[in-house]
Amino acid sequence: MKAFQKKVLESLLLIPDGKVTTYGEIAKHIKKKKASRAVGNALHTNPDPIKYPCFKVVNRKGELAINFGDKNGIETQKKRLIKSGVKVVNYKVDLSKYLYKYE
DNA sequence: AAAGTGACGGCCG
DNA sequence: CCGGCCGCCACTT
Repeated sequence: MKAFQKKVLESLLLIPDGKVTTYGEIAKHIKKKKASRAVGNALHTNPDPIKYPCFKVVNRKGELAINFGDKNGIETQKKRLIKSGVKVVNYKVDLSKYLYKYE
């Protein structure tokens, strides 16, 4: 696994329950604020989606990762978010309430 | 090495 | 908030 990807995955573990984060926030966290796209790639090639809560990552608009894989994937993702305490409406979350920043 | 691709973001309207 | 346009980064071809 590439070092870059590892940083991204490690960042996922820092996200508390009831919160979500964006690709951009993660990118900033690893000192590469313009690598939001690369972050998406890292999650896409996530070696273990069970261990790493990639479902807590949404884009700037608050949408879930629709291209998670198959259609059932997003449903599962939505459920897990709700179970984590994040309200999901129309496959989107309220970033003003649930966005976690790596302060 | 160069060009293409994509779980994206900021800016403008 | 949504869509269009462009710029970024890592990875693949």
